[in-house]
Amino acid sequence: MKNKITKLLENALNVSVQKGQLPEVSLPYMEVEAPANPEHGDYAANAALILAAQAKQNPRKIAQIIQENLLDTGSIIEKTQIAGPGFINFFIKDDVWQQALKNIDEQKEKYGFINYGGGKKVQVEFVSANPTGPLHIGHARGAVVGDVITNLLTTAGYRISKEYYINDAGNQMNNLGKSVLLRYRELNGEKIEFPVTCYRGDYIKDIAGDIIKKEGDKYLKSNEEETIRYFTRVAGKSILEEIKVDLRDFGVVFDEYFSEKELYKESGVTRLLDELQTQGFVYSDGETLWFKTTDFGDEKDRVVIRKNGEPTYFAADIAYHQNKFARGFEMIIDIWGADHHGYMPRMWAGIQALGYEKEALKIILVQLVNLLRDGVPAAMSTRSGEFVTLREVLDEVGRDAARYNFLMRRSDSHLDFDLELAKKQSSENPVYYVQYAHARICSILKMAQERGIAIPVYTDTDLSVLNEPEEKTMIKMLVSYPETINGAAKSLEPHRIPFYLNELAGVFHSYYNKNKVISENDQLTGARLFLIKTIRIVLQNALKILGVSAPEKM
RNA sequence: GCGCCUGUAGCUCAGUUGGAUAGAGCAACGGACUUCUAAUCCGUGGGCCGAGAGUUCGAAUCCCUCCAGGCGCACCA
Repeated sequence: MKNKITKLLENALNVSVQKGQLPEVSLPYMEVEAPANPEHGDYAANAALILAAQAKQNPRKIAQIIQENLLDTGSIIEKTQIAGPGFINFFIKDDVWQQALKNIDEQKEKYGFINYGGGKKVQVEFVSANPTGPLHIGHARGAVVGDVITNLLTTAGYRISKEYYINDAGNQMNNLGKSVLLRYRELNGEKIEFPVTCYRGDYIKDIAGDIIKKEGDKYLKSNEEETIRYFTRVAGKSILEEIKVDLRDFGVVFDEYFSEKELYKESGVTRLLDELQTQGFVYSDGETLWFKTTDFGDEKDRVVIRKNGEPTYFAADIAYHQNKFARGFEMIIDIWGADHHGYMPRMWAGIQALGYEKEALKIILVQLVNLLRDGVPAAMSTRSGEFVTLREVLDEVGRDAARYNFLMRRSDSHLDFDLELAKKQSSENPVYYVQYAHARICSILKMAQERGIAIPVYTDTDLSVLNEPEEKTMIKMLVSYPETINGAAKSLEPHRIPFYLNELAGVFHSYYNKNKVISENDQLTGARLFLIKTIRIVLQNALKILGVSAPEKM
């Protein structure tokens, strides 16, 4: 609908210029939006205001010229008016709205799918926690944001692949193996000192216990280095499996798991460094190898090969991103914890050195979750083993409520997650507000069926009887749903969907309390049943993007 | 010290990329179940949009300077 208005305006503008009523102007982009005040029409355009400076004319006069040259080819406009400093307000004909409702009913679960992405191949990498411990609540936020962004982009017409980068190389993993060995010795009766660098969670003991059950105490006497390597492998695998299960139960399923270790095995890192060398982006100071990230705006150069001859994490990460592009993705989205923000310039430097545009890599920062218990900050540390796991949140708060909680806020805003509060408020959580609206609609439709009232189809429903203000508001909201998808996808801001849903549910609840859907008036009943059917379609489609269920009964 | 993020109602946050009179939820107070589900609705109060200057027809939104909080500033990941 918005697009149609924009087209009309563009045409009118061209005509005005051709007629010589307006000087040659370039229009940056005009805005067509639904004004807050219904007196200002269904849509309002600020074109004349933007043009005023360029055309050096009174904005109201420009608006008048545009208005005179509007050619309503599709016959959708009831009337237009010029208001305020020079807004052009559009009033849409009723039957156009009715036609739009029919369209929703026909498209059903396809409604809201748009072609904004044009089938572009996009990869989204998220969570990517190293498998040294179970996922905790901090990872949960990134997981949901990533998952919903992929759903959103799929709806907006992109071809998406979801990927988890497994940081299974490096010191942290070595510490994991060491930690298991220490617990292994302890369980075999040795007295041990636990260093601060090691992981203390109970899951380490469980893994050590499993090894004893299967293989006994034979590793007490074997070569320590080899044992640590073996224990690292066993523990990493077991923890990763657990992570996958937790994620699946949280509604997050990846298309690919990409191992850092594999990257080394197939010498992807070496190849990358060679390539950078040939391009002249690296230099040696005799002991270490540096990458000239400052050539691309980073504040200092970065080490890629350490004094001890091993590549840095950064080196592997560039190789990984090169690999992503090599797989044919046109756009790459990384979702990181906000504490990694200082890492952005060097990552962009990396891909630019490889010849890719900076814009091809989008990085979304998700602020860390500040975990509270009854208002008191709770310590969060994988190493010390003091943390609230994703599993606990799932069990205590529930999947729908937990997901919705994370999705309601902009990803880059700080978030306090109070466990006790989340549990206590669970019945007043906004997610239930939306789900309840859905359940109510289902209940009405069921009632209609029980009373033998046919669920209406468009052809024999006269929608012109829908004249309540809430009815008009809801119809407009339903029609604007694809625009919400578009905006959220364009800006990569999933929180817009819950806000849209809350508003739609709000109008519906208010409407429900004022009006009966099923009444003596057959014609009105039919029209209203049709309307709530389309509301249900939009609620279902939007909740599906969020990965939140749409219950029929509550 | 340098960089990034945040500052909007008592609390938690939106604000359609510069638009018309700044919104919602919680909390407080007062009302609504003989009804298609009261996990709902209706009403009331609540604001120097952190502060100051600037840009223009128009600023919560953009520029600059401060203030406060968070996070970074590794040959860790």
